[in-house]
Amino acid sequence: MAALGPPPTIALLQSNSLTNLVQAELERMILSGELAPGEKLTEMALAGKLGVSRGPVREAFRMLDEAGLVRTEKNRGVFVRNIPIDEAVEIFDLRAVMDELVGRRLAEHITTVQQKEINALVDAMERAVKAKDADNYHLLNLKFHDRLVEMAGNRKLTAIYRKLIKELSLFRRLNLADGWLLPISANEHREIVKSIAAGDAEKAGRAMYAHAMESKERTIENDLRRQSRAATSKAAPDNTLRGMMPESRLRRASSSIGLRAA
Amino acid sequence: MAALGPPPTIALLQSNSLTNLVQAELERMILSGELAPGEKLTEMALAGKLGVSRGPVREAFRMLDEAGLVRTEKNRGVFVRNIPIDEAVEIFDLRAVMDELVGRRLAEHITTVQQKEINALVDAMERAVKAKDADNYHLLNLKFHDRLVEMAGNRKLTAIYRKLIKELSLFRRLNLADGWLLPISANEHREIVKSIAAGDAEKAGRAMYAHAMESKERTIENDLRRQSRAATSKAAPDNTLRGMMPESRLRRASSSIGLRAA
DNA sequence: TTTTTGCAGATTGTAGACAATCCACAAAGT
DNA sequence: ACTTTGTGGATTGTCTACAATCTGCAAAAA
Repeated sequence: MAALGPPPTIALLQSNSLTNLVQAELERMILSGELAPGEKLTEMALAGKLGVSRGPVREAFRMLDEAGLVRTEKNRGVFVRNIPIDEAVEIFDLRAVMDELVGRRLAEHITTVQQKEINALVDAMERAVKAKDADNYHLLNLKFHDRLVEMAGNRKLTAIYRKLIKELSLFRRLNLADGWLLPISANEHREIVKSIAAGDAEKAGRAMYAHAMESKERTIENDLRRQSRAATSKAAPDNTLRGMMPESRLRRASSSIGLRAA
Repeated sequence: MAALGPPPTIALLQSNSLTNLVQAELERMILSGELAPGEKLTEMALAGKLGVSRGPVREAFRMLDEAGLVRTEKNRGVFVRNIPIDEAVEIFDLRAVMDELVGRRLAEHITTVQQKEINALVDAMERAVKAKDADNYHLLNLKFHDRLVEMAGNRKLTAIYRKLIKELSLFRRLNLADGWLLPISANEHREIVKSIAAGDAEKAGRAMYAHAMESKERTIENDLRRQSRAATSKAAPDNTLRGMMPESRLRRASSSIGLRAA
């Protein structure tokens, strides 16, 4: 029996419900920034846009909510989540120990083939730095870390790591990759690869941890700088917050105390 | 303004949709074992049992799926997930580094009040050991680690840690808390508390990590022992697998190749 | 006997309808 | 002016109905 499995088109229909497709599409739109943090997602509008009914859209909402990409307020709607700096910091700390585990495991298990692949990525990143191509560098950097995690061989770790990365991408202030700090990050990558290749688990773990924490520090500094910049130029207020958190909710909440007195 | 917030009953209605209630109830039933791993969850049946329509049940399914507590097969239904030993091991490794982070942070930040609370929990566990009360010990142990994580002050870490614990509880073989290994675990707890109180971040981290890994090793050994036991007594086959993975699926999959030939 | 084929019942996937709630704005009262 | 109170339109929450798919069994074929 040559059980090749069903042909691709059939496999697609077998595994993909509308809910899954909607979920994937919404996730893509959110991660690409097409749907910005704080933006309200209206069931009917999205259902119409995607050509489905509200049911699958609602189910996709529940998945995205559980995944931390949107936030649901009862009777008010679903909003693309906005990750505050506090939470971003927490995620960085968490990612750091996960990366530490990755470093330890890789130093023990990595193959020469894998080493070549990783080295190629680091090379490509250095080329991107020289070319001052921040976008490409950012993509390669994501790929680099994602591959390292994947190679560590812990699927649960990989899944959670990716979830955290997705959430981090909702931390708006991260997007502007101020190009001048790229070379620093690139050097750290060489260090990581070297200690992994040397098979020194503890050293590789520390290198990964340190790298993640540096990344965290850079992000915080970047955020502070950005905040002060925004405070300086009050003349041109930041409009991106529009529709992000309808403060009328607070009004309603406090006024509802009236029910108690009545 | 004494903004006390809305009275409890109103707050309940404000925040709890049927979907949320169904999700919480299903989660409770799953974690309590009322719904066993592998068991099929039928929309209509559950909807009827809970007195709601299928919509909220389906939405709750999507949440539980994303949370890793159930598994969805298109056009076939939703099943309580069964965590295999491989995945349990992965979760243990992940939890170990998270606990390591907890130890480091706590050694830096813990207050005397928190130390008292933790000490009380360890005391209670030792009493449970002396009384050979495995159930209570198990509950206290969960509480102990949960409080430690919570005290570390990283909400994301806490959330993911709890998610992992929930998934681990679906690892069937874990349930039988073979009482004889309790004292060992209890001693390790004292060690952890001591190094945290000493303010030695690295030592506390290592202690937590080691403790988690010991727990992993004990679980693996326990599983091996259980497997060999099951293999010995083939006369009384294990019925708990019934309805867990309808193998007729394989039949259908291979026969679907026929479509290709046709 | 063994395998294949074709229903019949049950279950899931999706759509649409109705009820409950919210929001913005206008009108009335203080 | 400022707060309170209605009211209309829009959106979400929930339910019910219908279509698509699956499972199991029985009848037919080999």
